[in-house]
Amino acid sequence: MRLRFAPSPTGQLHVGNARTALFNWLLARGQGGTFIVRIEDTDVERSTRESELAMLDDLRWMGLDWTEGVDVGGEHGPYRQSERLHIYRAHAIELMSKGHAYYCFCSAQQLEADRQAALGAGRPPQYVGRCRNIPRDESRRRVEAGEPAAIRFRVPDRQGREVVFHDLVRGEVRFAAEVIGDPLIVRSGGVPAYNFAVVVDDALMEITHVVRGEDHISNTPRQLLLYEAFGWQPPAFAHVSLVLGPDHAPLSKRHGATSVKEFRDRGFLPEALTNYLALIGWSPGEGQELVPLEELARRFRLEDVGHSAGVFDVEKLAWVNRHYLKASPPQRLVELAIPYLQRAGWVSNTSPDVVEFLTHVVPAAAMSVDRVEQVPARLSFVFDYAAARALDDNAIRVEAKGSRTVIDALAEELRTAPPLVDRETFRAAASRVKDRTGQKGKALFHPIRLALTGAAEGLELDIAVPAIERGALLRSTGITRIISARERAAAFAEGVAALEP
RNA sequence: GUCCCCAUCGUCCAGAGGCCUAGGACGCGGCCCUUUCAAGGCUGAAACCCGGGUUCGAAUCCCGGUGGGGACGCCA
Repeated sequence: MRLRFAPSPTGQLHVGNARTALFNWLLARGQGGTFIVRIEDTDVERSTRESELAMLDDLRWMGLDWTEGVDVGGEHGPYRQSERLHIYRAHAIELMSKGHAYYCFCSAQQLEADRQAALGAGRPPQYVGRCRNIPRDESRRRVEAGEPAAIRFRVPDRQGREVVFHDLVRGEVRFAAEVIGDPLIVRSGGVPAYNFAVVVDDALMEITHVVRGEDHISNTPRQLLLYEAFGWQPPAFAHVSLVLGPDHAPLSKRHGATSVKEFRDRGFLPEALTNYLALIGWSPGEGQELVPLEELARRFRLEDVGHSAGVFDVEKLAWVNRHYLKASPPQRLVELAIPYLQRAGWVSNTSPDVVEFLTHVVPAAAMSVDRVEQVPARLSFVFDYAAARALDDNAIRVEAKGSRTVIDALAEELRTAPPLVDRETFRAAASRVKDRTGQKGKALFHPIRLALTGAAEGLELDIAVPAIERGALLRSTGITRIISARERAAAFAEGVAALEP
């Protein structure tokens, strides 16, 4: 079993295409087949090497791998269409000589006019066949005289003929040959057109299963006819439904993130994205949804893929992501969070003591966010505390009954207490504040939270306060100076005292 | 316009003629847990597009309609 993913390097890898790639990979992986990556860069204007590299990078990030393809080579190479031009040329000549193809001299303007006329008359806008019956020697003469010419495939037996194929996900699909206009196979510049290049490549690369988006379903009969003209055995086809946005329109920029890169940058985990993508149009069965990649591969079957388009649901992706975040070891979470903390300006190097410190705080924050990108916001209380701002933001809350006494007692207590570097020390200090003030529960902890973290909400104080204290003790210069609990309490109490009673 | 594909809760999926008073998940509401937010646990509301057949019996099969999507390119 040989499968391929063949993107056009004209931008970022779209999640819809990523899902197609994933399905191909899952099938190859699960069935012991070969997964091949080919680059379809015959659109010279839009294709870039940068995009190609980015797509390959995204595929690898997702955890997909291939042993044959554009950057790893293989015996069916080259795997970049722009490097296979001689192959297409030879095959175009073969079709011409067999009478399956002909030169077309129609100009772009002429074709456009034909199209408009057909549409206006309520006819399908297919090629009218103007050059179909130009005698061979005449067209040769015109080509030799330098007239620009494209090459078209001559659709055989157009009247009454049906092209039928068995789609592995949809079942039998049939098209009347007469709805197929003679497709262009080589452009006037000598560059092959999509429908031609894929057929030549899939055949020569011995692809056995073509799994691609539903948007290609109506290309299939044209391609089948091409296989027939060459005398080649066609591969099996499977057309998977498309991924839509919430409004049922194809997922696009206006819906938000659409590329793998964007989800990656926002702090989604690769295993979460692949797991979620596999859930659109398919189910691992037994009511299970959180299934890792290798297990997905074991269970994946084309016959089980749904027929209807699926709406991309970022909320559900986030839920899957939370699951994998919770399953990630602390060290990985730290590694993932560092770039975001650096961007926030709080971490400038990753010396061992910085990493050690982060290992104590990042995982706790990561347990209650959707994405790694949100970790810094969840940790801002550590790095970005200012008593004045804390007061401004919470002036009303400070006025709750008993708050001032707690805040004063806290400042007083911390003046002499040792740094609250662990949960027990913090609890002991809180307990003494409780004794001093007689406040307990919410009335006790809420003011403490305000004074020490500057916010009314956040991580458990048991974790937050030791994080602050450990950070304050840190001598490393790789991290923003962290203000100690003692300093916070003192400054906050001072600020409160200055308020009108 | 023509052709093709599709149609179960808001969304994703289960359901392959009786097991369906239609099941699970996300999201949403409520409750619980709790020193806060989140997380977590429990719980509730929420769907077989419409109309004809076939059948003792249809979410499941057939036909039509409607709706959505795709294609008809010297884009892929």
